[in-house]
Amino acid sequence: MNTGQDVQLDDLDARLIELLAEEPRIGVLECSRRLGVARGTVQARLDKLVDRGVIAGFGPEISPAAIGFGVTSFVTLEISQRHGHDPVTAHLAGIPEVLEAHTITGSSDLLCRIVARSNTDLQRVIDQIVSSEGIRRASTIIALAEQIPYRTLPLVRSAARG
Amino acid sequence: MNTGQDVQLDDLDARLIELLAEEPRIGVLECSRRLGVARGTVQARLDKLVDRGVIAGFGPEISPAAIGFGVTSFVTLEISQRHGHDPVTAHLAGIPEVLEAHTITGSSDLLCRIVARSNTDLQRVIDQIVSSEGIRRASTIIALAEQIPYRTLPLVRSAARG
DNA sequence: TACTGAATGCACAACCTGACCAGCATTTCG
DNA sequence: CGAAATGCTGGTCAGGTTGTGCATTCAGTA
Repeated sequence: MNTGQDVQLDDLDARLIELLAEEPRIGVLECSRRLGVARGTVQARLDKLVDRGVIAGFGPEISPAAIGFGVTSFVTLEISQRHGHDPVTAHLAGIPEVLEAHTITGSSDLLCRIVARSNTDLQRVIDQIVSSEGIRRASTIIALAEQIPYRTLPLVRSAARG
Repeated sequence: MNTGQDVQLDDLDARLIELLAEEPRIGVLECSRRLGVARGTVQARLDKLVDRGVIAGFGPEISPAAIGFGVTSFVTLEISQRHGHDPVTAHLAGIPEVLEAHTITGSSDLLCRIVARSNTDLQRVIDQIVSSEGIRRASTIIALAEQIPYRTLPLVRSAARG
């Protein structure tokens, strides 16, 4: 994958991404028909988007809620400076319910998104998280409802316009 | 899509999801070869997973960083109770840089993930966010590094084992 | 025992993919 | 200005894949 800063999306790129986002199962040929361009063009554009890293992949999007993990929560962690982030990150990586983790600015050091089967189950997961040596303090926030589900299309559109 | 609580994943489901996550471009036929089962079986399982909502889709995953939005930040918002969430959510939905938003427990009301082209650009986005009537206060946290990128495979594996 | 759901193996036509190619317009640059 | 590079078009080709239907087997269950 090219890591260069070739960050220009044009209108066709944006429409292609949109089309794929809306109907992922359609192939290159169908895309070319819908977009009104030659198949080779779609193929070339797609290859380039993947190559530039704009499209990171086409993996299946799993819904944690659908497999029983209906509770989402954000946990901020304070790390004992003595040991650094790495052991804590490794510990977190070993917990399946930790879906992502970022180091952050502010009074805490790490922000992670975790899921659980229920509020009771959430306690179990948090206990597991704080069982790491390096964690001094954890602060839990529960996500009540998803007002805006994760999306990138509007961003793509605005990037293509600019 | 079936919304029932048919949340049982067996080993084959998990291996299928894993396989698709690792090599998304392979087809049903190739999956059946790799998993050592009949093609119809893979097809049926896949259909069921999609139907149950376990697999939400196969859309292209866009990397905001690759299209120039290299700064990620989490913003918590306090909402003026008088107006409620809805106008604020609508306002946020109109800002492309807002990738997701959740209502949350705790002293704030909304947590959203936003991206920007730079720290300077982040200011512009935040200004845009707080320009809404209903927002009383915004608190911004910048994500410095992604320690654990968003993932669901470990969860799938653990769900299948349990 | 009979029924049901699930997996298998097989076959078919229709379709799509990746790989080519020549032609043409636009842009870049010596 | 002319040459080279680039990108899009429209076409061909062989081979693989998909969607579908069907008969069969097997395990669990009423």
